[in-house]
Amino acid sequence: MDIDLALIPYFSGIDRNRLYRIEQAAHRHMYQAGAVVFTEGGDCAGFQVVLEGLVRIYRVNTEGRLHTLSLLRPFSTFNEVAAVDGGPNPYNAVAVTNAEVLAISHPRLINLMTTEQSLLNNYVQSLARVNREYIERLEDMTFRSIPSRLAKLFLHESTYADQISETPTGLTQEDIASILGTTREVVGRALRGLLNAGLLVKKGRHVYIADRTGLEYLAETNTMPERLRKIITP
Amino acid sequence: MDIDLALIPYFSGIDRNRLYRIEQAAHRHMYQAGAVVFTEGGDCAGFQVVLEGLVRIYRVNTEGRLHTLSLLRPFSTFNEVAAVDGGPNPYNAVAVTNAEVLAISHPRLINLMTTEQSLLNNYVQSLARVNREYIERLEDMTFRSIPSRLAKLFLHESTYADQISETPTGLTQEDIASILGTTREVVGRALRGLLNAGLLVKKGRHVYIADRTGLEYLAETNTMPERLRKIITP
DNA sequence: GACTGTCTGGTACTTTTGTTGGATTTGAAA
DNA sequence: TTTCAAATCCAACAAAAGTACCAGACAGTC
Repeated sequence: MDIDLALIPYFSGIDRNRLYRIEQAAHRHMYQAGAVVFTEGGDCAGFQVVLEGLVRIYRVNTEGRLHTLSLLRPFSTFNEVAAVDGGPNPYNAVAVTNAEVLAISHPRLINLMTTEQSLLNNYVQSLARVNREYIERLEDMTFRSIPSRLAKLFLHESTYADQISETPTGLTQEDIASILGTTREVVGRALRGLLNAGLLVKKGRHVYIADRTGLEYLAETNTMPERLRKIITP
Repeated sequence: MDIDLALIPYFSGIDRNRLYRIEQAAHRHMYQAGAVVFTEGGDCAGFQVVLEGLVRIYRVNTEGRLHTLSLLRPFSTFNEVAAVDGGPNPYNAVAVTNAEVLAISHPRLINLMTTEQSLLNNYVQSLARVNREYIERLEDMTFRSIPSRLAKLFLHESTYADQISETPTGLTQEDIASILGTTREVVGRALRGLLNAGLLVKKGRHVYIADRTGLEYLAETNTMPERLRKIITP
């Protein structure tokens, strides 16, 4: 698969010749569905870019529960932190589907940065963005209830269609649970709650947004809209 | 108060002349105890360094509960993210005690970075470190129980003395609660639990670590050491 | 069409966390 | 010392989340 590195924020504003040099420094890897890309605490795997397929990054706690930090689609980057400081990888990464991933080792990345000012500049900006996202996630985990996090997930995943848009892209309740940092049953309950309250509707196997405003209210305030209070399942 | 900027990781490896230039670009501010340094969502306040006193950075949820992201002592930096991308401040900052704070505006920081390669390099590394910390905090919030987080806080705050070391630096239960992202009463309970289990001891107004190994076990596994299981207060 | 594994729906129960309110302790100020 | 506000202790209760378990639904395969 042929891609244009310039589409990736880290490499924007870099001219063709130099981009070519960067591509030379990178390695491409194919992973079978389920294959491990790298593991938390393992030797620095360098800077990574998803070219094709889906990659899950996650952490595991001592009891074996998963927390999926993100599900990465093509052109998403990951492991930016270890790539730049050379330390151990901060999380696990596995291919969910068959996937192609581009990798630039820590030393090569550092080398490229010293000669390519734009790369360094882009990197600072991108790290800052990632940082903001983590602050946001942190607050979600400390302040938001599960139904509220679920509402936020639906809003985030859905396109901005009219009344009714599509469900989190084929995610199972198990997947959702690991994204929200909880268990399958709890997600099931929360889902039922939102359905009963009329914020979501179910058509066959899929769930759609029925009341965007209501979901937004729930996502922001952590409480059900007044008018629906009574309907919630306990 | 006179300080040596070179002691701050962001400014390490920069020679005297250039450090002087940086100091010229900075402004110093004095804050009374309780004064607001900047607010979440407000216009970018730039790069900040605590020179003297204690600064709290925190976020507030819709119900008014606080989450203290950190309590910063002299030579800690904050707002690195907004400083570099020029966006709104990601959290609130207030002076806990009278404090002196050094600030470099976003445009000036960017300007310094373009001329001073080391500063840019340091910045990338520092952002990466901050990033790792946030990932860690995120996992603490998703996976760890309150007693476990409390144990971790004690271990973190305490010096590595022999048997018994000092308590979180004069923090009230209210303070601890806002650091752990919970309420005062819950902290009180957890504290009582650790005291009853013999992991902590109380001498007068202060609480000391009595059983470092036990605390570490609790902090890591999220469960009380077997031998102490029965003693926990419900 | 039967079998299998995955996913979902739902119930009942436990544990943890959050909430409320009142009784005590404490340290600093008057 | 007295007084006051802040900090703490404690118990009882409410709500949320986690756990266990099992019955169906469904898709794919043999």
